[in-house]
This record gives sequence, structure tokens and C-alpha cells, in this order.
Amino acid sequence: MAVAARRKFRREGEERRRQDLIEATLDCVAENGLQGATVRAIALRAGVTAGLIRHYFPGKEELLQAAYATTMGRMTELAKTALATVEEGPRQRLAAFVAASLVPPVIDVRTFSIWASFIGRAGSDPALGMAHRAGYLGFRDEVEALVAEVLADAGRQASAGELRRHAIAINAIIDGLWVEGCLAGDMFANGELAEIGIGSVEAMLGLRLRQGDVS
Amino acid sequence: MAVAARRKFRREGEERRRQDLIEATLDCVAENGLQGATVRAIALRAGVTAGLIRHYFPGKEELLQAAYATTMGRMTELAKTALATVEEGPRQRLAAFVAASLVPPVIDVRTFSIWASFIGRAGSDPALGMAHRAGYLGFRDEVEALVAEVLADAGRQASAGELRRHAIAINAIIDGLWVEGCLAGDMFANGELAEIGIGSVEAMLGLRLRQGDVS
DNA sequence: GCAATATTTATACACTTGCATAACAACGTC
DNA sequence: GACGTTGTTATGCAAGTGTATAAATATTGC
Repeated sequence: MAVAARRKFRREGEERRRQDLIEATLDCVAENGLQGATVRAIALRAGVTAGLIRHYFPGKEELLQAAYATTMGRMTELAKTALATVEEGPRQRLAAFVAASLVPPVIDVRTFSIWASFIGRAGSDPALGMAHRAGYLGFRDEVEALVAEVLADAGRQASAGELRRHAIAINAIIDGLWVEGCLAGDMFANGELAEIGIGSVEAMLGLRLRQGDVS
Repeated sequence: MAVAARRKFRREGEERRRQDLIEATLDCVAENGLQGATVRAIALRAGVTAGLIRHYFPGKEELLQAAYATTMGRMTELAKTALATVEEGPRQRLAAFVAASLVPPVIDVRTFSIWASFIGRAGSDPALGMAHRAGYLGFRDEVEALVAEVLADAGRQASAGELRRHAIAINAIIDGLWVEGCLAGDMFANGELAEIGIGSVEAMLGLRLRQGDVS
């Protein structure tokens, strides 16, 4: 009688397994929302059995939190990278920042699905709400600092209130274009969203960000 | 021996019950996401028993679709109402449109939670994706028509491409401010978002929308 | 090779899920 | 007031849920 053969397995490093589980979780969420992120579906995707999840996380809830924190971290990291790679003047840096936020890999359905799935519960889940707020404010402060540099570079002076308003508005247009780009990327030509984003920021600040660009 | 007394009930009209069930569904989704929208939770909130749901809808899926359609309809209806109530010139109408989108009841956590919960699955669920696209394009067309009127009123002429870009950008800033307002309304003063929105649109179009407003 | 360890699998359990069905009672009609 | 219609409740079921626990095996150090 063939005794049911036990499944072969390999022991992976702790950090590696954690990461795999988180990635599998994000895949599940992206495809079928939080509903689709069941321990069994996650385990299947990670190539392990369901029980293992509880060896690395106290429970499913903690795994989801870790997964959300991971995506948040990735998004802000991408934005900061875009900032760090441009060494030219403030205007080019702001333009690069806006543009980077409006092309892949920041524009991405998968990321958007995950973001929406989690953020939908930010209203009722205080922890999620705080996490979003922190991320948003961090992003906005970045924008505000950038705007301040740009205006200073142009020899203009802005009050704290003006700076704040500019940061809010610029942040909003990036967010709005990001959402649309993620949801209906095929409706826009390559680079069109970045173009519109930069153009809008220029209009709002009343100065050009791209030097050689005559249009 | 007290035989378990059967629950008293009233027969409501068909349309009334449908609407109640949809409303209960939206409440559940708003509070706990799609996960929270179980037939039992919905029924409890609607004041009926779970089985009744299947008397009015083929299944839970159809109830969710109906609920989503309802919110979509409400949002576009609110926008159109804002448009219809202003009879003055094109500029005032555009300003009113923007402002109406950035104050309650359009700015509302509950609506946002519902929107996010559903839209998160637009990437994988074709029906949802199409529904969003239709709604978005409808909204954008409205904006585009409005912008065309405004520019004409200002004696300016714009190519189709310019109009399209303006519509996309204005739509984006409304969306972006809407998201932030819903998620963190307490961070903004009353009317601040509307103010920022209108100001941004003015900057993008290069003309003022509010006549008497000297700031 | 061999034992010790703890990662991983397998199984079980209590609970929830959506749905099917049958019993019931509220309402309109005569 | 009796009566049939059907909106509504109650109950049951199979599948799926997260978690707890024990058994098994891959890996490490000797």
C-alpha cells in the first residue's frame, strides 16, 4: 500500500521565506483583493503549506500589515530614488520627480490594486489611516521642499501658506494622474501623463521647469 | 415548553427592499471592505434574514454589482446637479463644478471606502474596469466641454489636443484633492480644498474663474 | 554517519461562508 | 372571515476560513 508520500521541501532562510510570503500575499491581494488573500491561497502561491505562515507571522493579520508596509515602503523608495538620481538644478529635479511618478514602475495596475484594497479600509482601520497619513505627509513635505527650492531658484519668495497650497495641489495632480494612469494606462500615449503633469505644475507655479524645451 | 417564536415581519414593497438591501451592502463595504459584506452581515443590517437576499438577487455577486452601480450613479448625479444649479457664465459654472466636487457630500469617507474597495478589483475584473472607464470618460467629457466653453468665453481658441490635456489635468487635480479630502478631511480647513482646486484650474487655464474675487 | 534542532508538512477543529430548501405568516381577494 | 399567494423566516449543508497541534524531515555540528 502506497503510504501517502510526504511532500519534499527545502529549508529557506528566515528572511527569504518572510519575503516570499509577503510577495505571495501581495500577488493574492492584487489579483482578488483582500478576500483573495486567504492563508491557503497565499501558501499555495509561495510554494509552501498553509501552516507555515503561522511559523513566521503571529497570524494572518500581521502578514497583511507587513505586506502593506512593504508596498508603502517601495512606493516612497521609488520616489526618493527619482529624486536622488537627478543632480541638476531644482527645476529639473522637480520635473524629474513628477515625471518619475507618472511612468512605470510607479504607474502599475498591480500596485494600484494593492493600494486601493488596503486604503479602502483606512477610514475604519485607525492603523491603516495613520499609515496613509504618514506616507502622504512625507510625500507632501518632499514636494514642498522641492517647490521651495524651485521658487528660491527663480528669485521668488513664497509664504508658508502659499508653499503649502502649492504642495497640496502638486501632490493632488500627481495622485490624480497616477490613479488614471494605473487604471487606464492604454488610454494615454507614452509619456503623455508625465508631460501633462509637468505642464500643469509649470502652470501652477508660473514658471518653466524644463530649460531646453520649447513647445 | 416555549416553542421558539418565529420572528415577526412586515412585507415591504419590492423596490423598497431592494434599496434597503443595497444600502445595507454599502454600509458593510464602507465599514469593513468587501470582506465585511457577507450575506449575514448585510441581512442583519437591513433588518431581515439572510435568505431574503436570494429572493431579490440571483446571488451575492449581483447584489454587490447593484450596490456598486448605485454609488457610481450617485456620484455622477451629484456632479451633474452641481452643474445644473449654476446658471451664470461658463467660468462660474466650471468653478462651481470644481468646488462642488471638493466639499461634502462628494467629499466623504464612506463613499471613498466603497469606491476604493470596488476599484481595487478593476484591474482584474473586466466588468468593473469597463464601468470605471465609462464613468471616468463621462466625467472627463463633461470637464472638456466646460473648458471649451470657458476658453471660448475668454476669446481663446484651443486645439483638440489642448482641450484634451486640460480636461485630463483638471480631472486629475479634482480626483487627487478628492482622495486626500476623503482620507484626511480634518487636515484641511473648510473650503480649502475647493479653493486650491479652483486656483489650480485658473493657473492651468491662465484665466480667472471668479469675477469679484480679489485675492 | 549520527544526533539535535527547528523548519516544514499534515491533519484536525471550530467557525463562517454562500446557497438550497421547507415551513410559515402577512397581505390582498373573495 | 376564510383562502391562496408569496414575501419572509428558519434550518441545513457542503465548502472554505483561520488557527492549533503533532508528526516528519532537512539541515547543522560533531
